[in-house]
Amino acid sequence: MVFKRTHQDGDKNMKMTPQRMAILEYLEGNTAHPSAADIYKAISERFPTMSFATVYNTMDMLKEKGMVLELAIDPDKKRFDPNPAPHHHLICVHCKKVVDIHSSFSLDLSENERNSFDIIGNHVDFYGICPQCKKKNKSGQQVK
Amino acid sequence: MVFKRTHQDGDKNMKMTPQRMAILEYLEGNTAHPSAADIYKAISERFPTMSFATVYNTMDMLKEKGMVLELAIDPDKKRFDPNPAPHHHLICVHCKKVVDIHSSFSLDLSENERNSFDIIGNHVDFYGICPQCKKKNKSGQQVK
DNA sequence: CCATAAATTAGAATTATTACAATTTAATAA
DNA sequence: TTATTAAATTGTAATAATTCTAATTTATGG
Ligand SMILES: [Mn+2]
Ligand SMILES: [Mn+2]
Ligand SMILES: [Zn+2]
Ligand SMILES: [Zn+2]
Repeated sequence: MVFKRTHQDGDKNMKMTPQRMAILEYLEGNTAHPSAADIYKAISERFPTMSFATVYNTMDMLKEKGMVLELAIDPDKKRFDPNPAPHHHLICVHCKKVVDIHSSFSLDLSENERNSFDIIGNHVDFYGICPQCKKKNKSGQQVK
Repeated sequence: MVFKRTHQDGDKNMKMTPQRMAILEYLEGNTAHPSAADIYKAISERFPTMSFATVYNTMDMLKEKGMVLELAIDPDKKRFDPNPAPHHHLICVHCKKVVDIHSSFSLDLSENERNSFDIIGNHVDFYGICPQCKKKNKSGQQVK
């Protein structure tokens, strides 16, 4: 998804501030699935006055607009996905790197397995060890 | 999995305390995927002296022994699965209820999609709305 | 420019979790 | 049984992520 930096119809009552522009720019095309702290760090470098609250406020707004997803991949902190289109993830169990998987799988539940839920969607997490962590492990390093 | 309440070879240096017995008993056959707070509340009713730290300590130990899994399903808090056998989950997006799905799916990644990771496993989350929340929504209630 | 609603900010508050150090206790063996 | 002792429990402090708040600043429209 390409973020717009100018006002559109749907964006009434949404001010375009330098902080937001910086966040949008940082997120655009970003496939690293950053945490709030990642975003804050990256942007406060060039924008030292920015507050953490602004990151959370902005991400909330983007969530509500459906422009980013909040991921529950890391039990310790929320991470964001600037790509709200349906896709799956490959996650390194050591360093928590998250890589997008764009294949689609046919995942159907039987009547019985649906447990009377209305099914909305699904998501596959693949777990593994990334090439970097493989190297580190070989050389005897400990990642967490 | 059935938890043992007596010492076995692998359980050397593991004391069987009343608190642990209460936690094991609470977890046995529990399919509700409780949080630490859920466990604490349930057990401190009958065991008012118990500390939150004991819940966390015990769950850490059970994780290390592979008897429970820590789930990253709820971004706000960790939840535990007393069933460490591979299975999938159906999650209500309103109330965060988690139901086990025991079917298996063939989920293979192409060489290219593997991104040079060593793949260890996978997990499918199905999202939906549970029957209780469907009812509540109809009657105009708001669930968060 | 002016008015003003919305956004930013610093910092306080809250929540979940982890760390710590003193006390208690389960398990072992005399 | 009793003594020993390593491990577990406990209350509390510390930390980390996130949310809340109230004062200040600012983007936007007229
Ligand atoms: Mn993604
Ligand atoms: Mn389960
Ligand atoms: Zn890695
Ligand atoms: Zn529900």
